[in-house]
Amino acid sequence: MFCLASASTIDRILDSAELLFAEQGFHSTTLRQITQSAEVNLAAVNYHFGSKQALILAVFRRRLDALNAARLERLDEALAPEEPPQLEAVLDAFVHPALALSHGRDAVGHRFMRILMHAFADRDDQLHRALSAEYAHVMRRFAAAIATALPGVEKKSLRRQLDFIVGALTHTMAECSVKDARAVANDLVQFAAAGLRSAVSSPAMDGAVCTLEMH
Amino acid sequence: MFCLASASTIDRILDSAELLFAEQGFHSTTLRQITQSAEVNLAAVNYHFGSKQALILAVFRRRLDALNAARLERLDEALAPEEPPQLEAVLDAFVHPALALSHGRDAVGHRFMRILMHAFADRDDQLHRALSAEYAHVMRRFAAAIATALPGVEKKSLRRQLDFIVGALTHTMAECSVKDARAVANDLVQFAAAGLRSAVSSPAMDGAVCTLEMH
DNA sequence: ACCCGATTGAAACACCTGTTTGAATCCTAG
DNA sequence: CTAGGATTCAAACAGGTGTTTCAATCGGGT
Repeated sequence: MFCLASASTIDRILDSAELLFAEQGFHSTTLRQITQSAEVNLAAVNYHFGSKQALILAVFRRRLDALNAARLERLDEALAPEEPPQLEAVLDAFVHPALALSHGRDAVGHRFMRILMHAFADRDDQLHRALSAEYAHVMRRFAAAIATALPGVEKKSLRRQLDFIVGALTHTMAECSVKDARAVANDLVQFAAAGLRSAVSSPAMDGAVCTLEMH
Repeated sequence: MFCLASASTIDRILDSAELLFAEQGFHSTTLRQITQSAEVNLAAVNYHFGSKQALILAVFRRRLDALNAARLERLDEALAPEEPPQLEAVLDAFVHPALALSHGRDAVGHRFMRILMHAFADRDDQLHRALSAEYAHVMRRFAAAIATALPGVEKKSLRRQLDFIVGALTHTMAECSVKDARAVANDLVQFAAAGLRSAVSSPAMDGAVCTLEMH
């Protein structure tokens, strides 16, 4: 049967791996660093997870599932009271759950944003599949919510602007100090809301938004 | 004296390294992959650059210098005619030179954005020093230019929003297909301009921009 | 023509990587 | 209490890493 006493070993490995992956990336982090930091035997990783790649996916999924579940939950809250929802409330539902991962005194949210950044940068196919499999559904729901909050926005343009928000979120949350994280999230919501509104207020300008073109 | 015939070897190494670094990151790319792709001997890297780390910095600086020089040049053009400058023109000067790196048919700009992404994600101290040493000056100049184009914006808030723009730029330009790059840049300029303007239009709201707070 | 520094080449270096093995230990179900 | 599967442990494995070495080759200056 499953012995829950061993969960201690598994969790120690996951925690240590998460910390080291966030700081050094996946490839630069060795199993010996992880097992030493977790105070478990080197073979424990391959015994409990099968391979280093499987450990990476496990570390990744543990937080991403929780993050996206929290996002959808807050999105439902934002969508419930009014129709159409307020744009800032929708963006809040996307941005702020990244902070909520940090329960207690440790900055799990901050760490996971660093890991997300590594995942985006790496060209690891398995990781990208896991990422988009989990993200695609969430992105679609948020795109739909924004589309109702902001009628008239183009689909392709909206998708692109969501990428702007994801990029800005991961970049700044991974870099900023932990105590600034909430202020960063608040600023980003305002920034993104204004950016999104600007696309719908000036219709029929697609592809020629700037007066300056390159030589 | 310097024999220019050897520049062929050095450039072949730099080109191959740049391509592989962009695709796989720094640590995952081996010297044997690089030298095999460049069709030079394995020892050539350590002979011409001293170490793999020095090669990484060389690949990095070659483009970053050109990128930031092009940015400052375009910024001067935007600042010359009018005082205060138009906000979109300033943002254009920051965003569009990333595309201009791609001369000819190959997408150097796109590749370098991927490398930038890896550099941001990695916690390589030397790389970060090189990055901020080169970027700090440029960022200061753009922050000043935006401040004159948008009087009343707070310094701390502006710095944060510049990080949003950098994050959105690297994330989307590294991910998007090459032919979409220009459209992405145009959209980003509009998006960022609106975001920046929103911070100054509603003063005295710092730290409480969202009505929704976490639990 | 020769010589000598600059460059290339093939091989080896010492070290580190993820993974596997098989015995020792733990822990619980019967 | 004991049998047996789950878990830990130390050690080794095969392969890959960046780097070094030293002989071979190149190429221009006196």
